Amino acid sequence: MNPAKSEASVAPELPGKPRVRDRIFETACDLFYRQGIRAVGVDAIVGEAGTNKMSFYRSFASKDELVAEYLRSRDRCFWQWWDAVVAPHAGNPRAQVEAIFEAHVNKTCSKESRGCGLANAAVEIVEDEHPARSVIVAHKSEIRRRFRTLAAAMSACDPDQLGDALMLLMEGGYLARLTFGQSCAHGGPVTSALKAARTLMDAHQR
Amino acid sequence: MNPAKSEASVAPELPGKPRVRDRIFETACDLFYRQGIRAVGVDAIVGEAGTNKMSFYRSFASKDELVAEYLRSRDRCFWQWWDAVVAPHAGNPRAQVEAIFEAHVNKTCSKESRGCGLANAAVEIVEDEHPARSVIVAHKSEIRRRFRTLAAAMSACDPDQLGDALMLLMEGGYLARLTFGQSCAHGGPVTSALKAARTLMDAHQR
DNA sequence: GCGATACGTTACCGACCGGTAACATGACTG
DNA sequence: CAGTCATGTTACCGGTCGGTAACGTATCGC
Repeated sequence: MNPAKSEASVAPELPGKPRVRDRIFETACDLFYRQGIRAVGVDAIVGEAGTNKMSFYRSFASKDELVAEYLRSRDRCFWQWWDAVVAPHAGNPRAQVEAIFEAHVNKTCSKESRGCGLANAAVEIVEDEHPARSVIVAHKSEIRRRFRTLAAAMSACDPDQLGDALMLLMEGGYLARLTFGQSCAHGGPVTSALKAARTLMDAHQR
Repeated sequence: MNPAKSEASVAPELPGKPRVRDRIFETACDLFYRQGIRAVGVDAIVGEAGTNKMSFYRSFASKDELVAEYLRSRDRCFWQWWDAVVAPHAGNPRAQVEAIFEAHVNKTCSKESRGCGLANAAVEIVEDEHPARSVIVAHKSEIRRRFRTLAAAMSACDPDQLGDALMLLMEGGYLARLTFGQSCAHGGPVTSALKAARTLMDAHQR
């Protein structure tokens, strides 16, 4: 009992960082992504996390603020994924884009995927003053910027045009995943994104 | 007073078709599209329509059923739009696709646009058994089929691939419109869709 | 006048929404 | 031992959710 006890109490992971807040946060992220933001209430979150509402509001100012933090988390996770996919092809922007699209197709067609959490939030959240909105536009603006930068690096004849087209292909895949379920995995429209990206890059590089 | 009275009572427009149901339906369509499905309650609909909840449930079996009918309406409206855009270029599939994308960019960048109501519903609705789901997949399947048919008609080297790519470009524009507001109108990513479609068709036709 | 049809009004249902007050408990630290 | 801090418990707030019951009324065609 003693070792288990010390493991849970003395040093969880970081000093001053207990477990309940993180449990609530991870549960909320999971539910928000799978069921949607509006569809998941605070009661459902704390119930699934095995705690209560008071502990929730001791850790988060409001549900809206939690939503914003959920999206910030997905944003960080996304760029972590992006950088990892791109790293092996440093110095070869064309190969980087191809790797991104290949990984994107695999990820988006996976069983657990529900598209892009930030894009989904953009659909659900209409209020301009919602704290999540700035997170969403910042995320998508950065995607656009990176695709344009990559297009310029591969000396495309019209890099901005190519970059935007690549972005549209990617975003379209997210929606296609949601409309057609996982059937997009085998010959579904999402799988065409990689070839389409190649075709576009070919045309811009000749 | 007499002419106004007769106009409202004798023959509204069609025999047996009163006005309240239509008023509720049009109000609901407007609210659903602008604010989202989950964000709009039955009370808000009947309030905006100037009626009451009982009249609502005398005309519609449930809110879910109304949502399905809202999407069916948007589906019909979409194909009406599509056919009208395509008609002037009968026999020229390439020109038809270009016309579709030009009209799509204009429509999607307009001030009132909130992207595609059916795609938004695909994001909001997670339940498989929801009566709206079948409407959504049928709509998007038909879009896919038409793009593939058009690609085949312009004798593309890989018509299915080209058709799916065109669909992804279109869907991506819907999401981009929601993430970036109306700023997508002037040099935003949505405006690149037409040129990207041209580039893809060029590559598949050489 | 008659019933039928369409619509409005009021009140209500149980469930859930986001959010809060007051209080108890347990563990770790000084 | 005392204090503090994170957590749990219970109860509650006003409001909204989708949906229903009962009843009143106005206008039809017959």
